[in-house]
Amino acid sequence: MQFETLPGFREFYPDACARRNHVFGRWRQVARAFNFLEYDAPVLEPLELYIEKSGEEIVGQLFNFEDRGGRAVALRPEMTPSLARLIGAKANSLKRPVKWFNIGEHYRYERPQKGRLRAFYQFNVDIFGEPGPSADAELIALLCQTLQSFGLNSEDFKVRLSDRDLWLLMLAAEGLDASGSAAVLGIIDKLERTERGTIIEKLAVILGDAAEKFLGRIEAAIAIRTFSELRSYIECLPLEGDLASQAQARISDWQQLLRHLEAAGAGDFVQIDLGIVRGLAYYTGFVFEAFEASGEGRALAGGGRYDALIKKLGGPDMPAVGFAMGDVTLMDLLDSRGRMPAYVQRPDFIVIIGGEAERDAALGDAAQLRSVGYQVEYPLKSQGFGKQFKAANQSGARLALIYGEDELSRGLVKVRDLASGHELEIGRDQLLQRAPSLLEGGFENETE
RNA sequence: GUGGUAGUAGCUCAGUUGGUUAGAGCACUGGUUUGUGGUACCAGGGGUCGCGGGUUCGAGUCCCGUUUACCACCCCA
Repeated sequence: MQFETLPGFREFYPDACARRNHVFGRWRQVARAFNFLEYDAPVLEPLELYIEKSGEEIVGQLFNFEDRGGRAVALRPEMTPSLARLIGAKANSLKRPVKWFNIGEHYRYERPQKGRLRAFYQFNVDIFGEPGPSADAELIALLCQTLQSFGLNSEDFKVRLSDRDLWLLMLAAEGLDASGSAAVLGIIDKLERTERGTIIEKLAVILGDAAEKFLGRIEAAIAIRTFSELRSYIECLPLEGDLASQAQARISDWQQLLRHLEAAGAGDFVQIDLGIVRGLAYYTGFVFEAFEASGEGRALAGGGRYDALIKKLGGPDMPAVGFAMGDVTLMDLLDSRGRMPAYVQRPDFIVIIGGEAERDAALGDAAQLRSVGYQVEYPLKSQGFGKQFKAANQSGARLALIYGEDELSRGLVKVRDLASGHELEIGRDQLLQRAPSLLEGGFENETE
């Protein structure tokens, strides 16, 4: 019986594992640089957790089953509900702001295609307890720095920045109520990939004859790229009373956010683009998505503010903002930009053993080097010198340690720099002490 | 869930109008070789030609189904 990997799942042979760990390493490094703390949560959760957040429809997209105890469970398709539970349970004792991150595998039962698999890794970064735009700025800056840490620059990616609060004000100014606004946001979300005629038909259901003119005003808003355009657009909205003061406050939030981003060095990457609203209704304020600079392909990362979600999932009132970055789209981009380093995993030392008589001495020295952290390889079976030297060269090791009858009889080991071919004999008892300088390549001058 | 394209060795591929026992390069293993260089020489292992059915004297090749992958749609937390 020949077994195959399940659709949409990947195997990580050592090369692929090294690539994956490179990505994880950068994610973790940047998150720590911003002083986010790493947490983790179960991979398997009650199905109800996801239904509560996303509705019954989500079940069709999950790996779910009943466990032996009759519980309906699902592999996690995202981290946010678990995180909301963790936060909710300890909200009152956590020092704010709470800045946490996670790197973990997630599972979605969807048709695999470019940039999307059924099992994938996500970098989740969230801030809780800070309602102001400085938290949004912190996260977006972290997002930009993460992508930069892979060697990507403003030619490679952009972060498109939008604001659902602002949309709600704009739609209120159009006279729409909450449900009408939600429906229109759903349409805006799909604007780029829908034909104009279809859009107008859909809008007409909500707005009747005014649909086409209304679409024109939406398009004008989406075309906004600068803060001054945005400010005058907001100031011209026909709003009164409370709504008008909300609009004023929003202008000042935008101003703060953009100033912080500029100051944090993320200014070159951020693009005002109200065309982003993000599919899910739980986002409440600023939302953003990172894309390859041409706008092609799937989003590299996406996130935004979700101030109401913790409470909805049973926690206290707790403002929140977060984003997630997937490994699949990211690695595709890094590959296409030649930014995925070809990691060669190679030992520091490779031991060459003349014969069985010399093996014990060689293994003893190898064990010492290993115990202090050097990467040391030796042949598990007896082989001729010729084969061993060939293997040593192919291994990519820095240095070969040669244990022959002659050397051992004099208490020595021969060290060979496999790159240069230089050789040197040293006392076995000096090996540990001299290992650092030998690896530094500082022994050409000592060559005999 | 819908559609398009594809599937021959671990990898990249060849395989004639349907005709003997399905090939090459790379990789792998062993040897030449118990003292030295990546690309030397020799040998070897490895395939139910994705899977199932059909047509045929005969199928890697033609037909049908199915599965997987890639790509697009739906969806995208």
